[in-house]
Parts: sequence; C-alpha cells; structure tokens
Amino acid sequence: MLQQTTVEAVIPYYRRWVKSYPDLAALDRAPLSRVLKDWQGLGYYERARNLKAAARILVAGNGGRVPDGFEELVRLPGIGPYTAAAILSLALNRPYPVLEANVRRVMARLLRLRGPLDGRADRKIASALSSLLPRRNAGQFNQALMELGALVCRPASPRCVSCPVASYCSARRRGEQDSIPPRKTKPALRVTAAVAVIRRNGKVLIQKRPDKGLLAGLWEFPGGKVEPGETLESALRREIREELGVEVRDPVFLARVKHAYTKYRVDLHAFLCRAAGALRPSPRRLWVKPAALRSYAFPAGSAKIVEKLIGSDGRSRPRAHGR
DNA sequence: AACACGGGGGT
DNA sequence: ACCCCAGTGTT
Repeated sequence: MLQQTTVEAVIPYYRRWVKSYPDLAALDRAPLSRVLKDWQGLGYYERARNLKAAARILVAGNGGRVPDGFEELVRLPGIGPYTAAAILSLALNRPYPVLEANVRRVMARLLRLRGPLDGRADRKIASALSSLLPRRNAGQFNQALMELGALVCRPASPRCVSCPVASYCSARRRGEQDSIPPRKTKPALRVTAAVAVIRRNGKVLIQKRPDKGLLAGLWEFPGGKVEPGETLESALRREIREELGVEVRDPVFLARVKHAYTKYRVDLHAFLCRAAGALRPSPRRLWVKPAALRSYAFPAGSAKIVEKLIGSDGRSRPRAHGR
C-alpha cells in the first residue's frame, strides 16, 4: 500500500485491510471484486491484484508463508527491490538498505548529488549505504532514514536546523539543499468528458472498464471525451450512441467533477438522462439501484458522481468509504 | 531508460 | 497550478 502512497493516506485502508484479510489464505479466498472495493480510492489498483496473486502463489506453493529470501521475494508479483528489502530489514532485521523516495532525497543531499535521481544516482547511493548500514540494526536504520526524509529532510523547505546529520550534509554546507534533488518537470494534458447516468425502472446503468490499462476492472458511467468543436451534450449523445447504440433522451446536468491524474487532468460532466432503445445487461454492463452503487469499485472521480447521485435522491448522506 | 499506473495532500 | 509520495511492471 505504501508504494508511491503517503502514510497518512494508507493508514485507514491498512486497518480495514488487515481486519478483512488477516492472513494470506483469507486474501486468497476473497473475490477480486471485493478486494478491489476495499482498495477503492487508494489508486494503483494493480497493487491489489498483485497482492492477491502473490497470496495465491504462496498459499498454493509455500504453505501460506512469506519467503525470507530477497530473490524469492522479488519474484512475487508486486514485490520489487524496495519491498523485498523493506520486508527483510523491517520484519527480519536483515541488512538490506531500502532505496525509496525519502532515502534517495536524504542521500542525494548528504552526498550533494546534483543530477537527476536516476540509475547512476541510485548506484552511488547504494554504495554509500552499504558502508553506513549497521549490520545488526538495519530495520531501525532504514526506518530512521525514511522518517528523516519525511519529517525533516523534506522535498521543500527542509528543516536543516532540526537535522541530526546537518553537519555531515554536503548540500547544506553549500546552501544547495533547496535545489537538490532537482524538481521533475510535468506534462499536463487536459481532457473534458461527458458521462451519462442513464435511468430506467429505478436503476442506473454502469459499465466495467477493460481488464487491462488505466483503472482496469473498475466500474464507471458510460460516456467519453469531448472532442474539439463539440458541446458537452453533443459529445454525450455521440458517445452513448457509439458505446451503447442508443439515443440519449432528456439529459439534465447532474454534477461537474474535476479530477487529476499523473499525466493529465479530467473535467468530468455528468448528466442524468434516459435512453431510447434496447439496453441488455451483460457481465460488463449492469443495471443497479442507486442505493447499491456503493458496493461497486469506481475511480475516485466517478465515486464523487455516485455520491452526488445518491445525495440528490435523498436516500443517505455520503460516506468517506462505503461498503 | 522511459513510460503507465491514482489519488490525496502540501505549498 | 504544480510537486510529491515508504515503487513496480512493461516496453
């Protein structure tokens, strides 16, 4: 869960997770839909699938035990060099350094590595850590370095005055702590989308995304990108015609949700409407009562629409994380 | 080595 | 609006 995700964001998910899945066998038994629902809102959903896949492998072939060797660990889906080193050092106190964002930043400053945090920097950092890592207390050392990065040697405005190793810091000595490591640049594509909350017989239509790619296997409302020259409504009619082969009737604006992804940001417009034409349910297309929508995993943007919809029905108030 | 892959929070 | 986060897998 902590891969690319802040501790604060993880904690509530982690608490629920260990309750739902107290061991690998429990995770192995659980349906993927339930696992994804428990992951809803955390992002990087492949992690949930990988965790479940790893549980399957270990229950089937390793007696439901987590291996204690680096090579066996990194062979498991979702476990890379960081997580393998974290398991070995934090759980078993074995002498493996953890190369993650906090450690990289702290070490880049200590060593005054002025270039980007690339493979070359990683090799220098690993080399330095191999002499710094205490052989008998690797877990505490690793956690201390990560905490130092998170609380003191922060990305912006590092608290050098409170830093226990400021006197060893080459970047600090030169006053370069604010420019090391260099900031990453950002592409920012912008997408406007229109989606339809199609109502029929007291239910609404939802679709399951493809099993691969962005937001794989999550549920959403049908619709799509507004092309240049289109209005929201004309895009909505075109998308629904293309995706479902039916005509939109009486669209009424429901909600606007802005949502940011790593590579682009989407401006999502949802419309309540009806549809003219046959719309059969299928494994990837479901009619669901609004009150039951919360039992499906949606991307965060769509989940906001779900809450608007349920709120407008006056059934119940939104919750942070529904079941 | 570059890119895909979320979402929330800080500044 | 931009940056970043206890990375991993694929290309």
